Amino acid sequence: MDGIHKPADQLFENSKQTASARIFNELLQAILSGQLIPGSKINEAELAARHGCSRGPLREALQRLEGLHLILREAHVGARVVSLSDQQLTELYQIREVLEGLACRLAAQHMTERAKDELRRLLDTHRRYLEDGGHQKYYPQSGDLDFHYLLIRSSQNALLLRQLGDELYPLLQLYRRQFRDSGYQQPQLAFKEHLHIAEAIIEGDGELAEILMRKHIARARKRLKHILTT
Amino acid sequence: MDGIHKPADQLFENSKQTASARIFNELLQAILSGQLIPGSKINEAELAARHGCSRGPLREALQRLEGLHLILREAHVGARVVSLSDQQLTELYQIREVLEGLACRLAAQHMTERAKDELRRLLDTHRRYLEDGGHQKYYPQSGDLDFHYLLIRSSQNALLLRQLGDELYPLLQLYRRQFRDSGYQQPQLAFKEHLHIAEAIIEGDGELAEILMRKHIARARKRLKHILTT
DNA sequence: CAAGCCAATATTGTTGACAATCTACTGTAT
DNA sequence: ATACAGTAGATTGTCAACAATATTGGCTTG
Repeated sequence: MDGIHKPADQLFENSKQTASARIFNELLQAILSGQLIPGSKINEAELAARHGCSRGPLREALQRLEGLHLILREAHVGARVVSLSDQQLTELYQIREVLEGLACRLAAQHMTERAKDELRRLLDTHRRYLEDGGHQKYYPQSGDLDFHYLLIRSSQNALLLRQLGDELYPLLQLYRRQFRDSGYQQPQLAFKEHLHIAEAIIEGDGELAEILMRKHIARARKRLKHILTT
Repeated sequence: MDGIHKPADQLFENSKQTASARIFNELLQAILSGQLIPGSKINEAELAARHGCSRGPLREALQRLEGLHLILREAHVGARVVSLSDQQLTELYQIREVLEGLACRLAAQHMTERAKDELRRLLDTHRRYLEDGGHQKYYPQSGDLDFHYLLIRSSQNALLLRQLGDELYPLLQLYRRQFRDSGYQQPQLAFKEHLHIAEAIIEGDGELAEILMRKHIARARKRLKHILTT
């Protein structure tokens, strides 16, 4: 019979996405990539035209972005991309500190052997990264995020994964771009801390893993604060 | 001249609210009050008619509710009120535990004398509540929330206030209704724990306050788990 | 010249109609 | 009787026009 096989691109979910969902993803990327700059005003008609849909779906996408605190809206006035203060960055790190600490504690309780192997491989990759190239500045941001992400996923707490991955991390990414924070400036030290955290988790010591992760993030926060105040 | 004086209800801000914002609040209340029952399907046309607006603003309100994880939507299928599992309730308490712990630590650092007085007065009110009426079941839910809310507000962390107050607490309220958890079953014990937490905060001992709050919530979680599994 | 009002314009909020998709029902063949 | 295909109905997604509100610029007045 005809019509059984679908076009190739319809095998991927993004082809059947609604306009609202598609434009949301496009705007999200635009914000996180810096294409839409913090503080700039958003014109609904113009944006809708640029993304090839009417204002209805665009407004639904804006509503979603507002829920993620990536834009601010005021009735009858309009929306603008958030522009974040030092204070808010500190607040974000404080929350991240306790939530990722929780993730570590839970990961230590729940991590499977398979996930532990994945963790070991990831750290080996990072180690080679630091040994091979002497260019320490290129400590992989995504790789680092992979470390944190792996632990969060291993926590077996779906709500926590959503809170951190879907809500806090995009904000963090935006902050980093806005403050031109390219990531770790002492990659060897960071890697060492990662090693200790991983060790605690693999041994199943959740309380230690939580403490270490909290100190790890608190240190990054203090470093950031120091940079911002000077 | 005629028409200067507006009807009384227009003196309040909700009169100038957009239809989208108004319907969002109405739906939020409907969900939290149990008027819209968990798992039930939402019909856009019907709901819009019932709340006196068209589907546009209604859909924006639904998008916002979805961001709070109070409803689930599927493209071309529709939205339904979330129905939550024991597992998710546990996850929620785990997150609440560390976030409110953080709130206590920060509150101990930042609380003003004025806020400390407010805290003392609140606890006095609770004490009288327990002493006067022998009906210990009536430990005020809102009053308890007031205790936690006061601490969260005192943390001076706006993002934390948003995460807990706007996102986690509505979910918690929904859970409580769904599982018919009417609140503390050992109000004297809870009050005693509140006293200790408050004492640590007033003394400025953030670390102790954090530990006590975490234990306080962890205890509630374990009690809940025990009830659910029996 | 500054401050404040007023109209013209631009932008956001809302609506009802139309298109796309899913759901439920009926009829048919095995 | 059951399983399946097809169709009619219901529901969601999208659009373009209209209403309500804010912003801009010019004008008047002190």
